[in-house]
Amino acid sequence: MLDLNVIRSEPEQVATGLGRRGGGHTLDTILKIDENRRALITESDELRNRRNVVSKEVGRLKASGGDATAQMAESKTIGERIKQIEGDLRDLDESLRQALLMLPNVPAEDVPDGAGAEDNQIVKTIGEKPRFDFQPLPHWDVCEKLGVLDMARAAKIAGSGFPLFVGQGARLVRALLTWMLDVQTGQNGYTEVWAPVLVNPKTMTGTGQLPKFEEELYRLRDDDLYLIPTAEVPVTNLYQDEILAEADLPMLRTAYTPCFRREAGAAGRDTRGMIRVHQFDKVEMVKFTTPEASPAEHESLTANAEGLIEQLGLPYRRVLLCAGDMGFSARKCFDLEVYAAGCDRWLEVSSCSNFGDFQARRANIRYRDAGGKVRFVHTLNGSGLALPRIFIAIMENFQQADGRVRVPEVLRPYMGGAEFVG
RNA sequence: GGAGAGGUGGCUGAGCGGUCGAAAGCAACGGUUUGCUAAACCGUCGAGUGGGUUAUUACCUGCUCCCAGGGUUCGAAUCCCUGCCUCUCCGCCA
Repeated sequence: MLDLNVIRSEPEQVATGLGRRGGGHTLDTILKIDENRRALITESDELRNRRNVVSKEVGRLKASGGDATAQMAESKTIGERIKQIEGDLRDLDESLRQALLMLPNVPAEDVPDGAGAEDNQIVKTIGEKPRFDFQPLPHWDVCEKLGVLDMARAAKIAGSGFPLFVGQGARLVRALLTWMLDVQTGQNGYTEVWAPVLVNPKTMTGTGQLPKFEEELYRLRDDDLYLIPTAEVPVTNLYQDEILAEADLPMLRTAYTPCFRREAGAAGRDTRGMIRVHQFDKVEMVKFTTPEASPAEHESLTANAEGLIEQLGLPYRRVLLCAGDMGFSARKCFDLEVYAAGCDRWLEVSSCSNFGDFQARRANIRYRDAGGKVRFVHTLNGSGLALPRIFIAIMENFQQADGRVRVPEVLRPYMGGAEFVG
């Protein structure tokens, strides 16, 4: 959510920033509602003030045995007018809130212009693409031969787009998740949390999934709950409506959760294999920082994710998203893409975002600074890392001529010492 | 799911329908004392929002907020209703 005061005081700058995203956002409605709203507030405040004065007079008169009939009548009349104005004000507040909730974040200044993925900037490319003396297979073939993935049976019990790992495949999933959590907590300073994967609408609104992206979410039929699309949602909202101490910042949290996405707008894309699925596993990093520290924390969070990819020995590149390609809540975002040799594609395995105070305003997460002033925190998050695609990259890049797949060394202790899958 | 109790400021915890944004204590912050630390003493100390002055920093003033939403009343933290959450007991259950 953007700061209404900023929208009011410098609407041109805000409009320009939003314009860089495309999509034609307008502030006119908001500014108009805001003006009406403030006029009504002034009026009702004056009425309330009068009523308070009159009511106190009633108390005084009654205490001294006087006649308060006239004052009681006036107060009652005022009360009725206040009730009318309050009704209007409630409507205005609600429409203002809804309008503000639909506005995306303003891109940071160092985010490049651009309309879509083609305008993103590749910041750096690390590692070499693997060389093969045979034709590398796509992961669906590698996995089928090894019997570690069973999409057909998953489709039978759930539907298309749900991976089912078997045997060494399931073990590799568990190894990756455990190893990543161990690195985040042991080397990178994050505190692990194990969170609910069903959350309420307020929580979904706090991080920006609602109200605009409801069709992307799975919702329960009989309860007012949604399945989370990412651990960002429960973990960021852990501190909604709280005032944190500056001494506790930055707060670093990491969590493994399954993630659930309807992929409503992506039907027909990436249908083969498990590049795009409805349920997947991910370790997420979340940070709460001061505004001053957030750019540096964004960099180190991204470096944390990169470190994991490097330790796995996978080639990857860092991409700075342009204004038109960024997610709704982000003000700056790096995507990390791993190269997968079998399908010869760069796969997004991490999205590291700085949200500024956008989510903090929605979720009302604040901190008290050294001077005692209450301010909104900055929130950040990034995957560290997202599973099916990392699994894919391992299967495709480390496949051998004999069909087996070499296990990255860091994972071997988690795989019972196995050097190969298969 | 059934029965009961309760939800007040960063925390603990008072609070007769008007004089309560709210006692007290703790914590925090500033100061005095002190070689340093501790202790003691003094002071400050919730948030949001409208308006005004000044406009970096702040100050003055109105209004709102004692879980949330309704209601009663001239007037609600205080009374009534509904919901949510927490705790205790019972039932069921991984």
